[in-house]
Amino acid sequence: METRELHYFVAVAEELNFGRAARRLGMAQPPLSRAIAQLERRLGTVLLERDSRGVTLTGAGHVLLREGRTVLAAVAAAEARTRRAGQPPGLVLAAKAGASTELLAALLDAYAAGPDPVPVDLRLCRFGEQERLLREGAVDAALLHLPFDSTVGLDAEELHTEGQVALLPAGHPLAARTALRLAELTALPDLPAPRFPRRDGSYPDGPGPEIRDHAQLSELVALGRMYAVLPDSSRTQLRPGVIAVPVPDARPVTSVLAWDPVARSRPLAGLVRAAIEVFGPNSCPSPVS
Amino acid sequence: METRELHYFVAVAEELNFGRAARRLGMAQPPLSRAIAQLERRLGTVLLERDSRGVTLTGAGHVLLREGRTVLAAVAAAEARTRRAGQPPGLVLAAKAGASTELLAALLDAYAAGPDPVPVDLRLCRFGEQERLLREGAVDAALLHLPFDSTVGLDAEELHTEGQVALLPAGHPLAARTALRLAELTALPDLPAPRFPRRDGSYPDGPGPEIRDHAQLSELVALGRMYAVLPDSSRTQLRPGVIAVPVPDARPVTSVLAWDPVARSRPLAGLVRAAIEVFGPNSCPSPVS
DNA sequence: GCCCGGCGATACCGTGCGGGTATCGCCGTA
DNA sequence: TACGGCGATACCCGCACGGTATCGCCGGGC
Repeated sequence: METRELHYFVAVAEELNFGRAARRLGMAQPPLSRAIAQLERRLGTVLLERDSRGVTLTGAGHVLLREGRTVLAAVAAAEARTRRAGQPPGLVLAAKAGASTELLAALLDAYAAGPDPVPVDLRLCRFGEQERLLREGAVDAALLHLPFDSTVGLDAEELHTEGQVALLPAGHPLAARTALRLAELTALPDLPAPRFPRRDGSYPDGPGPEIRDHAQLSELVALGRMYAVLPDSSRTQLRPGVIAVPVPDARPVTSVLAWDPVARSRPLAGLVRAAIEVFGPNSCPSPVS
Repeated sequence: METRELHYFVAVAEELNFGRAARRLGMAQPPLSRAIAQLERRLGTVLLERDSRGVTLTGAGHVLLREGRTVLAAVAAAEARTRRAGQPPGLVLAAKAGASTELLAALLDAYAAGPDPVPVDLRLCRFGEQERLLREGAVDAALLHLPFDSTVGLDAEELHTEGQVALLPAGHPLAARTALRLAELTALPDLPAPRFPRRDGSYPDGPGPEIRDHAQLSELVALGRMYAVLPDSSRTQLRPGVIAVPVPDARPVTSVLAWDPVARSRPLAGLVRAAIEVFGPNSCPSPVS
């Protein structure tokens, strides 16, 4: 099975329409039909049920769609990692823009002070983007925040766990409180919750605004368009007009340094060592399920 | 990057010789040289350092070798799983031949008694083979034994933990004891330890015989050619001439039902449910590191 | 010192396959 | 009944992949 064939199949399986898939792939429809037919012949399995008004997946087709996506992701990651391994040495670290700034600074300082450090390139991301970059092999490591990000299939080192605070516009009645419960926030009729991107980048439905990054988030809170619940450490960068109120019953947030278990390298090992030195050895080999 | 190119590169990187790699791939050397050169051009990275008497890997080459192997394994698994998904439904379960027989029977009975069971094909394996079959996608699930097998990158459900016994030929001086320490066994001058296959199928060096399966193992013990340390449950199938003596300080062995986290299917979910019902919910999402 | 053998690279050639266009057969619908 | 959209088929072309022959380089043995 060639990756080209997998690309073709995934496109057709996602579009459920040969014509659209062919356009998306930048090719004509007939060779695509032939390629899929040949793939089915080689696998000895029908992948698609065709009828004159479209295509549906068979059981085997569902399996190959799922497996094929992971294979293509692995191929892309292999390419990216190889390409970067050929460049002058240097680590690329992904982090949410505007989050865990002190923690990041401490980590980078410790690494730079360690034995033979290499330059670290910081890649500041929109919400949820770091995890994708890490899985794609575009970065060597990422600063993730549990339980928002997932470390499934990654190795990770716990750095820090903290409670959460609610961010409210300064004038809001609840902004004067010394503590809040989550239920009080979700019950607010005037302030919706922000909508954070899902794993695939899409947004859930709902009344609140779609959030891409930290700057946009605090601006929307200041404008009275929503509330937000964020880790304690975000208090250090509150913009005027936004008040932080502790929310003791919100799930604590753990910052972890995550990396691909397959992608070991000497500089990466140094970064992990620095993380352990600074934040203590709370290694958290992440569950797969 | 096409899987064909990856196959080529892995072959060359493993052989460190274009001619041998070409022979292994069943092709001539010149097109192989060209294909690798083209791969390097496309990746924009030198993968191999050539000189007139062979080839060495660059840093990027090492990375691509590691990543490429995992990609090729994933591709092979995807093919196998898709092919099997196209066959009439049925689960394939891999288990060490002659190990955990009662446990296996209990699991299969419980599954067959559950809601809409499908036929279960039992694939009895040589030592260490189940894990490979599972990772290759040739089976849906496997009965593994920790700490001998590894569940890294797999999902697993703990079924049962037990101590170990030493198997000794009937006439041996230690066979009369009621318990043994590991050190007493390894110190034996007359009986070597068996050599079990490593993860890649090769065998470590040493004096003992190379072990492939359970039958061969107990025969060799009966013949006085070695001792062995096995889980308690192997006592139920002792052949005449073999005595089992508890070894309290041997690491306990845990039998787990393992499956690929990516390969979810309804029948597999049923099997896992049956395992949880029979053996209690000791789910052990396995560490990745 | 020379020659030989083994290495990877290069030159050149044929062909099979991947991709193109044109068209068909089928079906739902206006 | 005619049309439009679907996937399949027919046919053609070009190129990239694989083959053979050969080169340039180097190290070792006689």
